[in-house]
Amino acid sequence: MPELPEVETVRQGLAKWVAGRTIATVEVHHPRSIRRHLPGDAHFIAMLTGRTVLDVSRRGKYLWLPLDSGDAIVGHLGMSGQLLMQPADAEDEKHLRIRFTFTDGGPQLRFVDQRTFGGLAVSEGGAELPDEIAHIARDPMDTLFDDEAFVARLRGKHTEVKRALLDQTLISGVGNIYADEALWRARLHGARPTDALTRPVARRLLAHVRDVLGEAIVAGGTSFDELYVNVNGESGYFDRSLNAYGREGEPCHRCGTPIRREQFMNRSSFSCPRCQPRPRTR
DNA sequence: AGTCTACCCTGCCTGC
DNA sequence: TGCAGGCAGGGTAGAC
Repeated sequence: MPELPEVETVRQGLAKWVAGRTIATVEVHHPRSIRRHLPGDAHFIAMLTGRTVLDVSRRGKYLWLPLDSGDAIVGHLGMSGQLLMQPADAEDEKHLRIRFTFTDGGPQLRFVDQRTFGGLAVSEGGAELPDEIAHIARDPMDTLFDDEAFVARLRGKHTEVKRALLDQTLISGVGNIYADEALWRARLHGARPTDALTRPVARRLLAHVRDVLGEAIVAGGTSFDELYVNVNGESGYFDRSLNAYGREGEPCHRCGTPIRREQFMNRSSFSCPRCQPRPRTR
């Protein structure tokens, strides 16, 4: 469940359901789901068994669960990962990869991931901020995000603006959907060169990024299908508020021009040909 | 150093 | 009906 609003929705659900609970057992059903945990599954299990989860934190699209040991479980959902709370007697999901049970015998935490791009790992001493995600920039919902530093770094780059929005070391949490939505709101084509953006335009773009992420969090995220759900298996409803993403051929909500679809970085980009004209060739 | 392409996976949809 | 190809919201290693 990819972008920041979906991950934040999961974080809130997890915090409510697992904070304060003690892990009884850990099962790893697929090695690829802990491939970032280099010491392997036996070590993964030993580090977690008997530990108490203190909280659930997030930076960008990454989650981590600080433990009473000072370590943390670091998680990324990749393209298709889910963290679900399930009663013990619920049938195993087809793509169940990792299961946690708790000493209170209550609902289990299950990591389910069809494509296995996501995964979990134990970060030693990572309760505050795991080393594994130290390279990830703060996200724009973080109170310590530095707007002017972002604007300066963005304008200092020699790349296209959509590419920059997707660069998690510059600004984290933005993925393909919310990048397209923010660019639509800012009336910028994703291929606009970052070094040609004025400061006011860059600031406005950041404000739109923050707005669209905030609105999507309130809506519980964006779901097109059952692959993207909260910890209770429920879908968010921000898809009803999308202006660009997935709307090829449908009228722009601002000017009525049919939304266009273009290939970019091996994925689709949606924009309004009139509101977001392509820049002249660089 | 900074930027960008190729690749990692499974499942579903489309067109032949 | 079967099959090939394209597509999907992610990150990263390594090539330039």
